[in-house]
Amino acid sequence: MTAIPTLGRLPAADGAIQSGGSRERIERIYAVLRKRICLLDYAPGERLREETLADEFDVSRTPIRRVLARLEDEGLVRSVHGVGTIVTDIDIDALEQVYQLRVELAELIGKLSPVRPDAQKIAAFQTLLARCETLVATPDARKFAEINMDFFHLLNSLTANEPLRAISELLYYQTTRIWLKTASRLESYQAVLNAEITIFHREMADIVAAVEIGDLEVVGHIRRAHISMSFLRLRDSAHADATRTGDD
Amino acid sequence: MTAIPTLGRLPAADGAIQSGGSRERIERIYAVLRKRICLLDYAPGERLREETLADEFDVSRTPIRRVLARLEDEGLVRSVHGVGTIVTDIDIDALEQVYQLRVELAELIGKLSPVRPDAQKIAAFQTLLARCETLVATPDARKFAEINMDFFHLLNSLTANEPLRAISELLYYQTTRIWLKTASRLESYQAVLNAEITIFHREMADIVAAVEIGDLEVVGHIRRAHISMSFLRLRDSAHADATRTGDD
DNA sequence: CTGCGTGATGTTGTACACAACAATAAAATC
DNA sequence: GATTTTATTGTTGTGTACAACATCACGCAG
Repeated sequence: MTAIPTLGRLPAADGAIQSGGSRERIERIYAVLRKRICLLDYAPGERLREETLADEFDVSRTPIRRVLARLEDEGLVRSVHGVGTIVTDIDIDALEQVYQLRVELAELIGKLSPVRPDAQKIAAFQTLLARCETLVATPDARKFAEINMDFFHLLNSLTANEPLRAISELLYYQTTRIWLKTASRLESYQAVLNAEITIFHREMADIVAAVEIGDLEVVGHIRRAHISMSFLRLRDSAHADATRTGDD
Repeated sequence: MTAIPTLGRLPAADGAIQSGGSRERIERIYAVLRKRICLLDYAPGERLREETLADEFDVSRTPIRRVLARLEDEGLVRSVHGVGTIVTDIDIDALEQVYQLRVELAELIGKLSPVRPDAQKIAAFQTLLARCETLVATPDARKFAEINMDFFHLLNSLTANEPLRAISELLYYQTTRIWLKTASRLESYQAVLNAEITIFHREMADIVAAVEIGDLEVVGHIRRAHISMSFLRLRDSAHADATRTGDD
């Protein structure tokens, strides 16, 4: 079903997840599952069995259900009695509203309680930019998604407004899967991937430059523009592909 | 502890909550508990026993825990192992960031997918305005909070952007308790209540007028201004009161 | 009288058995 | 042979017993 090459074994599961209190454990399981969903390790429509997950993480169904309940409240899965817990399917049109909101929030990060980036943070941006440059050399969809995710978290840390951070994160995780899913269906998959990585690299360079001089408002403006354009490109290519293959 | 006069029996519990599927039942319990928290039926710091709630709603602890988990994720309660589920305490300073965000989102409701109000919706606004006028005549803190809540939901229905609605609601329920809590501690409780109701009535009249001519951008601007000013008034009176009684 | 340890009590977290429900396949009936 | 009915299997939702943990009271030594 998925054109994304995934490996048989999923990363970071029952290894060193035991330590810490019960809250930390649940938080870690939550983070792992959310990441898997967003990187399409779990494809939209896939059924997640609670007991399978319980076995993998070496707990009972109870804490797993706690995690799945949160993922359901956040719109990433949907549990159906007697059937299973299904990873929600998504399409670009349904996510348009989320994108519109993300565009606005991106600008707010530079306005509401911006934190002046210190040397360490700037270094983190530069490191990420370097990773992105190796990505341009050897394009890979999954690596692209991962760098994109790290980049988001780094940007999100530029505001001290906690609720804004939380909400931006929520919306990010609702939308980020759509790129991998849509792109993987395209005929011109490799070409689109290369083009998108190039554009992303340019955006990142621009933003890192703005971060270096400490102008977070500019960062907000750049991000706003890029999120908006990224959505439009995605929608266009998705619709073009849909009409080519015979609509719906 | 609370200066708000509450009655012995809490409304809307085990009566007609049985009907519907399991999801609807959980949703209803959630709504009831959330409302109780926001109207200070459960005061900040109060301990909610899972088994007590389970008895009241005539279910086991399991679905109650499902609801409490969501309330915890939304920041209204916090479960502590071996202690209890405690209604989160709040103070005006901690909520400043939430208010800043709400101010921005209020404006977005008029911008993102605004829905032209039909006759029925306008009528709902006018009905609410009438309720507010009776409130001016006979001030009552709890009724004020309830009308405020209804007003919020009505305003929130003016955008078709679902994620924006959900997030606005989330932030609203995080902040709305602070007014009742702060006001109830004030020396000049009655005077502040009367003044606040008068201001609220004026805001409502302005907004209803803007709704009637269908200008949702203006609605957004008015709300933005009022949320902002309301917060400032609250913070000032809270701090003035704190210094008067000896800081802390 | 104070400080510390220890047991009793109460509450949430976990695990597990079972009920409710959905889907599929098999079988019976027309 | 097609269709309806029924049985079987698989999954989530619920209830409940028990474990883990925190708190408080009580006793006891200093």
